[in-house]
Amino acid sequence: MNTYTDILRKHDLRPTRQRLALAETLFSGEHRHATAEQLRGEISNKGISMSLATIYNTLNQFSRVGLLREINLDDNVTIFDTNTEHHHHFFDQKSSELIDIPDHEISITNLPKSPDGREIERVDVVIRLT
Amino acid sequence: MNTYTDILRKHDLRPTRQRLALAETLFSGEHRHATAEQLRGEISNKGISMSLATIYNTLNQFSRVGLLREINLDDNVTIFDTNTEHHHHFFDQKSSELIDIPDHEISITNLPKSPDGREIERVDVVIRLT
DNA sequence: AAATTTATTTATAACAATTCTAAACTGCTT
DNA sequence: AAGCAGTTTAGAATTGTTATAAATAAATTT
Repeated sequence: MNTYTDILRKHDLRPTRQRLALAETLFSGEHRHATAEQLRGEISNKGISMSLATIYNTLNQFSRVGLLREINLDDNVTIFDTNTEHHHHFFDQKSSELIDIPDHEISITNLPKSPDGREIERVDVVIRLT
Repeated sequence: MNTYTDILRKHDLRPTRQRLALAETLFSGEHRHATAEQLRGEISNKGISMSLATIYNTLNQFSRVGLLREINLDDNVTIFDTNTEHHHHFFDQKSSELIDIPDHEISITNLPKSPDGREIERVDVVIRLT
């Protein structure tokens, strides 16, 4: 039943009211993209009090343990993505909307050799829409 | 001779000392990537005085007229790229170094259809190095 | 279940990158 | 040279995010 508690415990994070609220907000539906400010609004609407500092702390912790992935695009605002699998994005530059593209829907051929034989961690594709 | 003056005039920008200094700093060598702060340092080293506000103003103007392209990556810092042709990047996450990859060195197959038939402006690939 | 330890949260300050503002200045046109 | 529009400037303001240090809550020990 208490799934989020388990998930948090698994990552050595105490299941506090705040962390549970954020986990519930982020993970109870479909995959989603959100900024710290957006999440603050949603959580506050639920009647739960959670300071912005804690939201940032928690988002960073979630990212660190692999529950979230951070994305930075034009706005110099960090977007947190609940989809941590390797995938790509459409980015609507008008609305700033992000849409996931599963990894297998794009194939890149002719990947150039990385300089100095440095190791490739991953390849990110952003398709910009007008 | 006075090439930068001409380029600026062509874009309805008066060739002021400051704009010429920045143009010269950015465009006299190979293509390059730089932040506002980096450019401030370089220009100040040349003995030219130019306020940070003007550097930002000018970089934004240059971007607007297509002399520069803006890039945002992990650091929430804007990087200005003198290469405005369509191309991609290696990004060394340790050093924050950016390396250009010419467009033709990467081919993407199976580009997914864009949602609602929205128009694709461009496709950006970032290869992240560890 | 109280006491103690340790982790977490909070408000607030600090910080960094960038933009805004209104006054001073410069370059162009006459 | 004078006047005007465009540009630069210092400094304040804004925005997103992180640091601090005290207060609180959760886990552990008794």
